[in-house]
Amino acid sequence: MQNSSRTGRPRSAAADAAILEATREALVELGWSKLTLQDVATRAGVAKTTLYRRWAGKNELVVDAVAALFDELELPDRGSLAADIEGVVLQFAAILDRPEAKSGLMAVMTESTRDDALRERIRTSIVARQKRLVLAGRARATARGELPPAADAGEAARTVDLIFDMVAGAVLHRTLVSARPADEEWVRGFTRVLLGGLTAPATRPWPSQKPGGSV
Amino acid sequence: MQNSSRTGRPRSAAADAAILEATREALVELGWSKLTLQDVATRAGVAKTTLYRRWAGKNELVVDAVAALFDELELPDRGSLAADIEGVVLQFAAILDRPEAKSGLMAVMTESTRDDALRERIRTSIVARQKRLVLAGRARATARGELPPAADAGEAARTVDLIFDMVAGAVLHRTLVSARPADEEWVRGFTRVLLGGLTAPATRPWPSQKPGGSV
Amino acid sequence: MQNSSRTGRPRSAAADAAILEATREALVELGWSKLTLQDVATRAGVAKTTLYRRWAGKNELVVDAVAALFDELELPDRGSLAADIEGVVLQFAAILDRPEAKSGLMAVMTESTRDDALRERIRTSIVARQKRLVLAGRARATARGELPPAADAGEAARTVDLIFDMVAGAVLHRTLVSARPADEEWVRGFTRVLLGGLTAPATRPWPSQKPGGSV
Amino acid sequence: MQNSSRTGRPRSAAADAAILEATREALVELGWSKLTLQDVATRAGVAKTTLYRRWAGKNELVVDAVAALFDELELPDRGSLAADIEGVVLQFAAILDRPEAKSGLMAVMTESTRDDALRERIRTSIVARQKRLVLAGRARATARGELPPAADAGEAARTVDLIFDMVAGAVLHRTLVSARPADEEWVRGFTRVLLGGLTAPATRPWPSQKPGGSV
DNA sequence: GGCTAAGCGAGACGGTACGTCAAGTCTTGCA
DNA sequence: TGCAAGACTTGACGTACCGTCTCGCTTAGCC
Repeated sequence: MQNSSRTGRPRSAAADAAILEATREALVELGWSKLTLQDVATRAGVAKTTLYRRWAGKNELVVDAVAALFDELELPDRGSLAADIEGVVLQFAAILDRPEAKSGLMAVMTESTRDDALRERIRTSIVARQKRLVLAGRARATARGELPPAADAGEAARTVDLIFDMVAGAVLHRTLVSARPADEEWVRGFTRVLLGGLTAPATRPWPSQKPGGSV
Repeated sequence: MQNSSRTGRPRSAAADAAILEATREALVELGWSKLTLQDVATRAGVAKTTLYRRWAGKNELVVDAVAALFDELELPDRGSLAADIEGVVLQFAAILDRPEAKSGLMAVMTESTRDDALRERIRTSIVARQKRLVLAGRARATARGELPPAADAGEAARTVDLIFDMVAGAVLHRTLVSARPADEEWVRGFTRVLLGGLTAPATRPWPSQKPGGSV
Repeated sequence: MQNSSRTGRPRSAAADAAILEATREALVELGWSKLTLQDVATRAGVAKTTLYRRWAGKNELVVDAVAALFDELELPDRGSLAADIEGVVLQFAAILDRPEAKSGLMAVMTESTRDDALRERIRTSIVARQKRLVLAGRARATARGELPPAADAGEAARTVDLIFDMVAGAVLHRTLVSARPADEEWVRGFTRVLLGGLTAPATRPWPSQKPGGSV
Repeated sequence: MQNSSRTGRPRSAAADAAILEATREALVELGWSKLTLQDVATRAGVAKTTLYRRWAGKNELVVDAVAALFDELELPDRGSLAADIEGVVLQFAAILDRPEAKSGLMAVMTESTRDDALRERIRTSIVARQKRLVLAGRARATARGELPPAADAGEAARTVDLIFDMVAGAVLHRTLVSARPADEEWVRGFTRVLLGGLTAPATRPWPSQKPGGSV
């Protein structure tokens, strides 16, 4: 990545930022399918060639443009696991409510169903980076005694994945499919179910022993 | 709908079926973005104009083509709420695992972020029709005594919506974003959490007593 | 043509006239290239099928529609050959000045460059029928003593053809290419040259004596 | 015309020639109405878009393609006005006998009946450029004493226009409408009439005095 | 401080798909 | 059986965007 030859004119650093910003702007105004690279280039005051020199195409560009949106997610300590979850879910819902996130994220996810490289790029650029939130929340709750310590690493990883699927999936579905706001009331209900499920004694997920499948 | 004029040559009924089938076939082979209406028309043995006479465009066509896939979802009585949920979630996951469902559903959902008519079409053609499963499962579980009767109609509707968002969302995310199989193990874990949350006494969603109702 | 079987519903006679009139009307408004058979059918209050049952296509229809325009050409006796020619040339120019004649006639002539059947149809329907004017004018002038009698039939035919080419060609070119009016002044000048050439003693066309017959 | 911006990739000069040549070739093989721009593009080894970037449509393209054909007309000194006229008329007839000239020229003339811009383009690209021949022939004949000097500029212009209409019109009509060859015999007859008319003493065109309309 | 390699804006280029339109044929039901 | 209505196949239209390419110009870094 850093091997770019030393000679020649260096790439304009400002261009990158302008392009990503222009991409988000175009996503808001036009949506994914009407967004054209020429339009993005014009908005950014840049030639189309410059764009292609840095990204392979529309998909890659939009992944990068959208990824930045999720970096602002934070997990301040709100005193309880329930409050922490509610807080981050609301933040997540707020981001997903922005048109550029909706259009852009869904579109690249769609394309990724036929493009493994793109899916990997999404997972590393967006999804994996946000798992930190789940991990941080879990650690904090464990320290508080709200959750038992993980029995082993495998179970911990599976639980994190499950939680991530449930949180992100429910908010995505609520916002994009049901097209209704993931507002405070909905988030509170969701959190109760999620947290209730995670802490219900008899139904703790994946007990190491699976005696009779009595579940 | 029934107002089609009496005169003139009637539309070929066979063409509709052939077109929808060809659309699914093309989705499997090409995915959304590479699918062209000319290709669909050729596969269906039909002229492109016939396609445009019946659907406004790619989006509408794919919605209809994909909607049929979900009609095969059923909710056989497996004896317990947990087993019922696991069964239907697995069915849902199996459908979503098909390439035509993945590409097609995600794509029209993406477009629907900028097109209210399309979103409505999706909701009525696909989503609403499957809520019957949640309602049937709830009724059956209530009859079994596994769930308390709904306190009132509003709460019931909200709970149905929440469950639908959680179930469909989690499977979608697992399948499309995490790109890992929603297999039996995952489904079992998911069901435990969901069911635990729904039945956990202290965290029953939206308890009817809420003194200030300020939420 | 007259062999239509006795059984079944007879063809509407009124339809033919309505269709031809509608064709001329459409030619005026739209010109050749924008004229559609569906539009003609609609104007005539007739179904497209009816049209195709009677004409093979646009070309044939327009030939028939335009041919009628030229039937109104007449050659009243104006007292002298020059006056007769001027009169008929002005009439011809007047017809060619109508949009339907311009567009229609030129277009079918264009098509006829690649379609021998169409060219023949034009020649018999339009051109040959108007040669009567040249013949009548020649006979009248010969009777008046303005022109010498034809030496033989071959020469007469050649002269008629030449005059027809010169008259029709000059008016066509003036009207369609030069796009300037073939008005009285122009017609007078043209007639002088034509008539002067035809009667000039030393340059009488095709003098019968031509020793070597090398032509 | 010379304002083409300095930036950007310059247009391929070779493409223009290839396209015009391909257009003439396609005209020969297919005629006007069957000629498609895609076919021309393919023959020229060029994309359809390149065609549309340079010409507004079929009409404009064919005007340019056909115009070049007429540039080869010349007026070598053959010793007498009659011989000069015969020579150039034969040349003109030879060009018009080519299928691409027939189809192309007629077609654009047809379209020009409804399109003033196109007619103007034809007049400037084709017609006006060939009037040089009439002017040169007239000058040469005047120098030889075969024609009297023009009385005034207005009369000269009118005479040139008239001669052009007569020559071009007669050849056009002979070739395209009568569909018979404008061969040497026909040309000699035509030239005799034309020249006889132009030089006949009593019928010199447009004498300044118009006493009694006795013509 | 000039050389040089790369970046850059502009825009032409070969492609591909779009959505529309007209030509000409075929299939209904009514008269 | 003629006819109006209109669905059908076919194929060209003109447009838009893709991703590549060729220009001439700019700009930084190294010699």
